[in-house]
Amino acid sequence: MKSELVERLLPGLTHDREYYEKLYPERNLGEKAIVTRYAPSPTGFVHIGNIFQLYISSKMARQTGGIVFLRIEDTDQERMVENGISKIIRDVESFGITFDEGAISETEEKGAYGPYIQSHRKEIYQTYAKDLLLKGLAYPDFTTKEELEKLRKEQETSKRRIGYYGKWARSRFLTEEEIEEKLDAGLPYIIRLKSTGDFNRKVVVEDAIRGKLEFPEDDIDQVLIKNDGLPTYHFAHAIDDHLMHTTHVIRGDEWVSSLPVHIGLHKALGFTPPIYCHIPPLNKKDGNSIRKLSKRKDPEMAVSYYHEMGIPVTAVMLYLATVSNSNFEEWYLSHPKEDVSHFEMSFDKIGTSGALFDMEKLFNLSRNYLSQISASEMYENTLEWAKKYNEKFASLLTQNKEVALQFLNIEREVEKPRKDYAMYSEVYDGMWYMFNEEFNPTEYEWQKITDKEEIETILKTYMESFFDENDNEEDWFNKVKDLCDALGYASNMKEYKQNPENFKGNVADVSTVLRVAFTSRSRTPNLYDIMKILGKEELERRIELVSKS
RNA sequence: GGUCCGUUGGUGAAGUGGCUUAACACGACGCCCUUUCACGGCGCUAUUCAUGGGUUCGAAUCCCGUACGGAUCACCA
Repeated sequence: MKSELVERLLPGLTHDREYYEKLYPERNLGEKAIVTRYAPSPTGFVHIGNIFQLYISSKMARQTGGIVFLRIEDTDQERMVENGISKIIRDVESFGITFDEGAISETEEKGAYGPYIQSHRKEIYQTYAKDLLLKGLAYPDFTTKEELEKLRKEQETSKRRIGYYGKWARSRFLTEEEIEEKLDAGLPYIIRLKSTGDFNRKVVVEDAIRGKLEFPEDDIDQVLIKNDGLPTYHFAHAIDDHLMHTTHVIRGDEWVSSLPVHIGLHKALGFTPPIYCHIPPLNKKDGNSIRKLSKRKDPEMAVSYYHEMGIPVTAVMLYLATVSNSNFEEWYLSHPKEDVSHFEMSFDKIGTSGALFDMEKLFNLSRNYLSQISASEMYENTLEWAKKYNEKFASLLTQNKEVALQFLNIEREVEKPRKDYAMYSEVYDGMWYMFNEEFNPTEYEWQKITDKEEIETILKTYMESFFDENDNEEDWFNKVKDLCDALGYASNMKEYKQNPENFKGNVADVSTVLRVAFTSRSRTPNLYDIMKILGKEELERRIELVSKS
């Protein structure tokens, strides 16, 4: 097409494509360095699937001495959300993921391959479109949406393949004179690729995760530049990832079917395509069927869900790691002390069929993780969570810091620590009875011994004759046994099992009475430690509360 | 409808022609240990890899068909 016409189609461009090719030279990185990106639309919504993808991306980049950058794909101006970019960055950072380059706020960015916001790259896309126009590899199309719809119906009724291709792509055959006439008439237009693809030929793509993929070539004249002058996703992707020297495009597998389009575009532009890595979706069981996790139906899809529940970020990342690389868990179990970042991830260990998002497994990982951190870390994290989501608990924690720390430390710094909590939101329920001002139970979880008089006898006898604040754990328990002997309960479990009829009950039953009296709960961490923290005065007060109940 | 992908237990999965009457982890269940719970220990949870056929001395692993599930077919990304 002659340049005057092209100039009318895409006016005001000051550079040619060589200018941009030189502006963004090859990156000076190691041979194996992976350069990849996170490229969301600024709808402001990051979900757990995005975090999953990003985890893989940043892991692979960091592991190879490469780069991950954030590119904002805002070519659809209608879907924009206010402060969308900041929201994305905030959510991503809340999972500990950072970028080497790209947008850092609504208006700022860092890195030498920008702009990283697609709407700021309009001229670049148009320059490449112009080049294609000049070479006769693209053309303007004045077809209206209504006409397109009509075409689709026609193809449907005649059972043809649907799409703007071959002889159906009527605007392909417009002469330059006709184009000028339409331009004179002020008709709106878009720019389309003049595809050289042939549906009967095959394109073969080697996906780093899925292996060899084969498709018919794409012969559809894809839209390059939309009516508003901005590029379509496909066109922008080809140019951006070429200019930004992306080596690996890591994205959700809903994109695999556009692979022929992207390959075709790269070919038309004379680019070498990047390596594509399509990751499987995170699924959920819904009744009997399995479907992709949905942000409308599934609360666990939202990033905020994890923060509100107080599921530690580390646990979520651990879970995503186990889902992404099937050999991660084995590695993790055999390297308990090692930094998780030392694990070497590989694309070929990423599964191809979508995994069910397993909350139970996540909780298990989380319980393990929380059992391994120190009491003070646990305290700080819980407090931080409570400040945001449970203010009353936060002030209790602050006012009773020592008690909370001691309580959280029970059976913690030992070889096999307790696994009481999977999330910070569970901590209140596990420790409220340690706060004297909170302890005024309306319900006691009595177990075998429920008779009020018997309970009071046990408690009074214990406090009067056996309790000594200064006892160590062994003496303490021996005295509980003495109490049993004194009241007709078996202090020795074996004897009890042999002749249960000789006793009113056993030492476990008696211990449970003490436990429930002091905490109202039948399940707590080690009773001796709890009593030690509570102190004699408070224990006596609690016995009185039992009498009053 | 076209195109493409996938299918190993309740779940995540290992497995790429013989070492697999299918590893490991989570969950469920049972037993043991035990002052409760937890932890821990032991056991159980797929005679079989969606299904039918074929290749082979031999198949979860290779080939073909079928079923089921998923993705995609926009001037959205």
